[in-house]
Amino acid sequence: MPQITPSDRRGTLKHLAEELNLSITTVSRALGGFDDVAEVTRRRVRDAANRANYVPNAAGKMLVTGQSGFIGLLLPVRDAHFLDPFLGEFILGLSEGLHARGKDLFMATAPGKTELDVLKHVVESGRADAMVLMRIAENDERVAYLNDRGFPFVTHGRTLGSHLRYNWIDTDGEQAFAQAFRLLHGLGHKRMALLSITEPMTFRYFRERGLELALELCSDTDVTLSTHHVPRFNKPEIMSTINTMLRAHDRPTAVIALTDEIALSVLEQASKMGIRVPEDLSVIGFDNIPAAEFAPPGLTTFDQHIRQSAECLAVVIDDALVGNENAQQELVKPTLIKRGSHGPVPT
Amino acid sequence: MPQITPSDRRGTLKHLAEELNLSITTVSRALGGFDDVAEVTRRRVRDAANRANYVPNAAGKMLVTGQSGFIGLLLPVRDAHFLDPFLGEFILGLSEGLHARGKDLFMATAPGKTELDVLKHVVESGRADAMVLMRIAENDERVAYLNDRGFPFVTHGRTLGSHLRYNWIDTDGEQAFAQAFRLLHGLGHKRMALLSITEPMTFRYFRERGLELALELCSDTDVTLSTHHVPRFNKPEIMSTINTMLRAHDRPTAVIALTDEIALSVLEQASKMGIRVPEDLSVIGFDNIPAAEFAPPGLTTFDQHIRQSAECLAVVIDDALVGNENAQQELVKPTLIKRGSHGPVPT
DNA sequence: TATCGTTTCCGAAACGTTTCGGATAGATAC
DNA sequence: GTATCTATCCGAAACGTTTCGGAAACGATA
Repeated sequence: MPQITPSDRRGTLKHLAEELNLSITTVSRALGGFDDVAEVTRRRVRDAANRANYVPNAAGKMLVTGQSGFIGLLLPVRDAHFLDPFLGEFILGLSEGLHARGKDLFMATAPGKTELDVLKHVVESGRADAMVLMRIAENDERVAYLNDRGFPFVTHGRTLGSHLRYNWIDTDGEQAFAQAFRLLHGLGHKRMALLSITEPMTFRYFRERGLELALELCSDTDVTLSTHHVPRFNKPEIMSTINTMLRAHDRPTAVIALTDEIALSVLEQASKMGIRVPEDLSVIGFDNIPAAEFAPPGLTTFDQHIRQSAECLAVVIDDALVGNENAQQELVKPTLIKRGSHGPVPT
Repeated sequence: MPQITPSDRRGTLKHLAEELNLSITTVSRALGGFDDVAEVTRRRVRDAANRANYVPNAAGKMLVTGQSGFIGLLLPVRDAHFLDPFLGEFILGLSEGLHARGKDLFMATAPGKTELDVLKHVVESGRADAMVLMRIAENDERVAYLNDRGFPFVTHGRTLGSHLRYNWIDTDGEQAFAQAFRLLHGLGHKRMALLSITEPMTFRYFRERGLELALELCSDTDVTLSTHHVPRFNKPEIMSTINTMLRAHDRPTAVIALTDEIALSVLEQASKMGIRVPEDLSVIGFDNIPAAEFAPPGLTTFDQHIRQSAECLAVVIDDALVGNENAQQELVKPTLIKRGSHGPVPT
């Protein structure tokens, strides 16, 4: 009965080699599937490895290969509340997609430090083979840094301007908002409002543009579109903006909100003011958060397929790591979810 | 094997040592803050390190210290949908808490393999210094394994039975459900129903027990409590159970649901059947998911302070890693969120 | 018999860090 | 003058893995 001290690591190549009277090299190559080791030997090694529950030490491997097997996700820290399961879904999809490709996901957070500092630290320490960035701003310093540094990365969202070529995946907000416009216009709406955000996120730009282009494209010159900007995470100010908007004598008959959270605020305010949805006012959001289903009369919105996007990110990362140099850029089409909050223009 | 990153690592102790005409040892100890290095030298080293943007290589450190600096979170994979931001909040809180203590969080997923296999792999590979487990079952093999193996871990939730002593944090569902009972009983309700789940999760046990104990404790013998069990993630079956329950001639005047998702289903079904909430029926849930606020008339429920719990987990882990041997066990009190779905018993 | 190829194995170096056990030199004590 | 102490520095080993460049044994070929 061999004594087993829990302190000393038993399962290393060295131990296996000693037990089998082989060299470390041979054990390593046997397990690695190289063809310069006899079949009989390989079987002996495999059996011993299984018996000993051998798993290669991550640090040793990492040191010599220069690859950690980890992909870092730079977590946003500023907005304290998530009304939506976005982050959870995103992480789950990404993690599973990466795991299927032999990679693991880790969270890089930045409490205290700036995101850029955290990014640099992770990159320089070699803890990640590649990085994933989300919530991309129109002019994002993190993207610029990684691009300069030549470090592999993928973003969910994209920067504005085409001078940087890098891997990104984004939801096609432009197309979605054009579709929203056509839907409302088809129902006879002439006075529309767009509730956008003040933050310089790229998705704001594309969603606004989708609406504006659709407006230009339609020959109807009677249609007017007024755009309001609200700070994304400031509920009181959002409510007050909506309030004044709905109180105007020429208030819009249809409101398109940049996000579901804002759209839900519109529903709330309308309800308070006795404005019926959709009879008096049509509302369309974007994101399809769970609350959109429960808030009466059901919010018409767009689903952006977070999970699939996240898995797609995993594929792009894997591609980049095996040496694909071309920047991959993918636009995911959101799906219109029709619920009760839109209808014909009031007469 | 081709080095993917074109960045040949320049910033190592060796490079710094060469540049400064010092030994690797001295550079290492200067940066490490040891007192056997002259102040002048330390400053020289620090300056050079800053200039070179030096960050210690994770693999090298890991190999020699035996610590990866990573804490692993074993992600559940089976339930495909999260109606709630639980996971996102949890990960965010945990990640920030750990980061503040110099640790990083990584996701261990198990698509294909069993959670236990993933756990073993992570533990044996040395990629994690400690593990975090969630969604603990009454009799959890993962807990048993880690306990046997002597590997540091903390769970969110706990197993049943007290033969294992380990670190856990849990929300006090027992106390909360007792409170829910007293609230409803105080409003005159006599016929109550509990909608529980079929899965053998420990939180089910405690929530049910809280209700039952409160029932025993109250001297009122007129109160009846009927318990129904539904599969947690099977919406159709949940709806059908609720349907028959509400259709009975002696249907309950108050329903307590194990989770908000189930409670929302009750609201939905009641609305379909023309049963008014709270006039004809009181409903109380648990979790305080965002949809609870939006579903009319607003679901009365309990908030379980996910974020704080997660940060508390980080503290416990840190404690365990610095050598605290005593098992730490913490019960977090949920907060009752009163909304519109409960009221006096109908006359 | 000498040469060549194959098959199978192995020694040793390398990755970057930490740390143990000195080593050196100058100052102090006897 | 010798011995002891302190302040400062360094060589070398160790962590566990991968891989380069052989080496040994053996049969086949010339």
